[in-house]
Amino acid sequence: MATFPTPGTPVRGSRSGKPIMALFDLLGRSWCLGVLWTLCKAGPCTFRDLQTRCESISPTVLNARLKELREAVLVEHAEGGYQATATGHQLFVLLEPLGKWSNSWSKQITGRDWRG
Amino acid sequence: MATFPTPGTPVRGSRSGKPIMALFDLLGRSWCLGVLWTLCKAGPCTFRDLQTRCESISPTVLNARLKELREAVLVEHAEGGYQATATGHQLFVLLEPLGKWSNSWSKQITGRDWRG
DNA sequence: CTCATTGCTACGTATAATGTAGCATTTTTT
DNA sequence: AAAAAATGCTACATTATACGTAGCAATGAG
Repeated sequence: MATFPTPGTPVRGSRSGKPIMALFDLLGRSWCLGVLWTLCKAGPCTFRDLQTRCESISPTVLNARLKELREAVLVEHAEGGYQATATGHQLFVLLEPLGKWSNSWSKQITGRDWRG
Repeated sequence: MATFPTPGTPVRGSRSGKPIMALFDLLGRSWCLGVLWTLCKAGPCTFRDLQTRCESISPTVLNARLKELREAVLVEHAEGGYQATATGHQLFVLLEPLGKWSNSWSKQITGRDWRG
């Protein structure tokens, strides 16, 4: 069995000084990219919404990621729930192409379309 | 002190079925993005090269990430060392804009330029 | 007042990352 | 060719993270 997450499997973080490496460290924590992606796609979410949308995330980790994302100014806690900041959306715009790309990547690795 | 990695601090992963989430799970492991980035920027590297360039990565984790990245067909082990595959470079092209963005993000958060 | 929902916190267990040591193999130096 | 240095890892103990379940205080609905 694969030791990396084929679509339908598990993951893990890092350390440095350069901005890009600091960003990678942040994004390289469990669920970080998933939470940001979800917030940008779905719009404002309550804590419970996020728990539901991210399926198996534990409240402990969700709370930790939200705190980090808030400190990183990528997410904010407004009335109506958590939402991505302008900065967070900027980042999302850069990440968005990964959505399509991941489908072809998935196909290359698994030999089939996701739900195809 | 911040609980997220301001440029010059530490990081962490996740779980799902959709390709984008699987990709996030992979990229969300410690050092994964950093290793891929390094290989694409620096070209083929030996194990030792990567250890040096990624400063504090432990050989145990480096070995694990390389194995996962190989299974994900993003990296390959050729004569001359490890290098990104065509697929890996495709992904890098999508990630590359994060380099510049991270500098402005860093400035926004820390209030100063990186080494400015 | 009661019950359901929300937003977490606590806590014990399991998994992953760190850091140092060291060994087998290949390469370099003399 | 022998000795020394560099390379590519593996082992192992320690520490840090994540998981998963339980549950509590606060808010809102009935």
